[in-house]
Amino acid sequence: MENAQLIRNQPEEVKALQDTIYVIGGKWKLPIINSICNGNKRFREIERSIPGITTRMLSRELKEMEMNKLIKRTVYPDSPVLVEYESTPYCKTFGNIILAMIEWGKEHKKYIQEEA
Amino acid sequence: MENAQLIRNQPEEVKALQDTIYVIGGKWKLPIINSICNGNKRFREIERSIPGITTRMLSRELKEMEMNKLIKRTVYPDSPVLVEYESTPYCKTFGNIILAMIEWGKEHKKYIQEEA
DNA sequence: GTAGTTGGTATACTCTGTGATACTGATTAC
DNA sequence: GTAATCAGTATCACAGAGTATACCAACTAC
Repeated sequence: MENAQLIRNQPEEVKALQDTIYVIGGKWKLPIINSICNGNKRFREIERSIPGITTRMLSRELKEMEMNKLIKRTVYPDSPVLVEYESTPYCKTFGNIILAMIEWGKEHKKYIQEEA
Repeated sequence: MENAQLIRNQPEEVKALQDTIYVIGGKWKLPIINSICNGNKRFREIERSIPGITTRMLSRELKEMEMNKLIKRTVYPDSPVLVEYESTPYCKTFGNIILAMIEWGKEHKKYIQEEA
């Protein structure tokens, strides 16, 4: 019925793709991961590094990502309380995806500019 | 103020990332692109290849992606009308992202299974 | 004093992405 | 006849993603 020779293990790949989309879907998770991986540690620092995000969304996403072990939150309870976020090794496995997407975004910009 | 030596061109990268998310965001665009790039051409064929998608979502996404020149729609108006979708070269530039995400999804599955 | 920073929470609201279901007209297969 | 396939469209409905805005307590700087 199908051209079996063309087809890789499609169902498995589709599922893997959908799983990934489920974990990093939405507008903010990848930018947050990227920001933290780039060295931003403090809440306001991360916030400032991502244009358009609100404290509420950042707060929510950070919580969710902490639960999913993508990031680690550390509180230093010295006189002015200090909070730091770090990426876990697991989080860093998104590196390739993020790089590929940044690359695509840059190419896309060129493409749009050439068209106009 | 900042450790300039650590930082790449962050603002530009964040924007590129956000642009990409804007274009391929949502639950279905990447699975659809992947399906078409894997050789599926007909509406029902694509539909069957993506578990969980409804005709409505597929229809909407295909339209949007056609407008964005990511895919090409061809109608062969012979006795039973035939419609075929193809990926454009531009669409194929998502290849790396999709592969990276499939890879991540597979690793993620292992990771989950080891934990449990 | 006043203004600003930090790390958030609270409340209210919008909106759109997604889902569920049914249906169409043409055609083919039994 | 009946059922099925093809390529979709039409409605309705909803959760939850995302936005806007204000606010808090503790602290620093001027």
